[in-house]
Amino acid sequence: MADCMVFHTQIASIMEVLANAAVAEICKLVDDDYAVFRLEITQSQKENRTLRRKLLELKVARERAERTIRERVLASRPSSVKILDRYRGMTRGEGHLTGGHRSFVKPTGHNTWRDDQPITVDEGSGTSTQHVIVIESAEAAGPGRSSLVKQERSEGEIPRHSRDIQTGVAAGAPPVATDDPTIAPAQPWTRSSGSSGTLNAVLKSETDIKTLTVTQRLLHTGSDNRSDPESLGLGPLGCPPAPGSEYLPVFQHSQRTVHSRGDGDGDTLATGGDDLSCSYATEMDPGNMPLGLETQTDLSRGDWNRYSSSVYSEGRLDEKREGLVIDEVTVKVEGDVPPTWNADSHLGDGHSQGRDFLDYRESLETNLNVTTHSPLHAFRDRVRVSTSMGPSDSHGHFLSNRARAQAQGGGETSGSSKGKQFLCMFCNKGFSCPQKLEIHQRFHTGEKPFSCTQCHMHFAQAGDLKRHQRIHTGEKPYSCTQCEKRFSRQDHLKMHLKVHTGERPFDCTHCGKRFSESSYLRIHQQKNHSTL
DNA sequence: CTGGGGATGGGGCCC
DNA sequence: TGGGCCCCATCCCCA
Repeated sequence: MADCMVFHTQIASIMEVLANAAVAEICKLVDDDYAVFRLEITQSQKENRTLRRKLLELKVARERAERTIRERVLASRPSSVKILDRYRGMTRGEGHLTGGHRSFVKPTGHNTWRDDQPITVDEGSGTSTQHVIVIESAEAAGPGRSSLVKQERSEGEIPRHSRDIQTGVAAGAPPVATDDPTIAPAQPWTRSSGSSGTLNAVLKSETDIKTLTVTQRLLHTGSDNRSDPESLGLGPLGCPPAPGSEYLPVFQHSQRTVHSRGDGDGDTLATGGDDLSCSYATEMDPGNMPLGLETQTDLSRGDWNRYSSSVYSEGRLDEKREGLVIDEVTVKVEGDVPPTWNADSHLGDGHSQGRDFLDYRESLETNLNVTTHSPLHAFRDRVRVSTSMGPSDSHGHFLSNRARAQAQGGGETSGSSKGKQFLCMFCNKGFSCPQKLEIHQRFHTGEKPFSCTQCHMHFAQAGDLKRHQRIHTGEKPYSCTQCEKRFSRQDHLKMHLKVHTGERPFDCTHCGKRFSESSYLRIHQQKNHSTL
């Protein structure tokens, strides 16, 4: 018995020793792996920094090359383009620009930029001077005309042309195109609005065009994700990003800045400041959305216009500048697909919608007089024509009276009442909350994030989808008390009740005939009194 | 047979 | 979210 106890004790001690040895071994392995991992991370960060430096060098070299090309082309440049170089008034406290090249449209109504102010922004290794060049054609140079603003930036040096502009140009000054070698000829970079009749010269460098192309491609491929109200990057307020493709990354960067837990040390993994995927993974997580709430006090307090201004002109941008395009991709790809999302069908429909939207955006870029001369009609017609096959498309009745009035500027007066601080950037109609604005703007953008799972229909509003799904379910909750007829919609029941009541409230003013529906009256008048 | 009108059903949009 | 209105398309009836 005693031998047995001793034996057990020895076994226990041996087991303990073995266990300790195993634990020590495991700990050693973990420590080793951790050290290796840390080493790899450090190396990766170093490589990352090296690549960024190379990228910056390439950018600078590219700008220099562009500048050289412009100077050469400018020598033979026609003098019909009026150039106004305006410096964007932005102090350091207002923010920093992000990205190597970014072009965007600044609505004329948001022109709060100041002239004669060079912008020097500290960006870590060096300084960069940003300047804004407003190119207007001579025909479109009048007040209130739209103009496309190109923002240029060169890093690591103050460009020569910047100094030139600084000394020679003020707002509204006469054309100085011939003096400025940096201004490219209007021809290669000009897009004019074909439909609006307003000739707006648009200056875009090749880099800008590439940026725009990438962004447009992202809108094409990612517009569906973008249209998802949850993954739109709407933020906790549901406030939509500016539908302008070029502005999206700006807004997102702004958000990302806030979500960064660190102080902006982009190379530190722990801060997440420069770790785009980490940052966006957090950002796109609905559970973490309240983080954004803290950060969007501007939006919660102000209206869309103010927000837009902050994006367009105040430059509330991220300091981090590398990997902008990657950033966009990250956002759009990682967005959660909504439950009702029908990816394949959206790839078709949403794509065309995105195209229409882009067309519209392009039109908007070159004709910003949307308030008084909205291209909405054309846009809406394109959308409807693309989806509707009815012969009545030729009638031009796509817009309801209300919508038509809003599209033609009525929305400004009817909608932007007191308390409606969120203004539609397309028709200037005001809304009391960003969610309503978001829904409304789908009318302009053609976004239809709500998809029917049983057919390929898409809807801009959840209620429309729900109403539509009664077609599939056969649900008819509204029954006529007179004839037991059942309807899926209450308004149809209401219409049906006129059969029993004989109510015909719509009279033809020409022949006195009465109709139960306004549309009957309208059709009647079209058929019988069309010459009147 | 044809065209006008009624009835119904569906989508768009706003409140 | 639901109600309500508008518009349109389609089918049917009837003169």
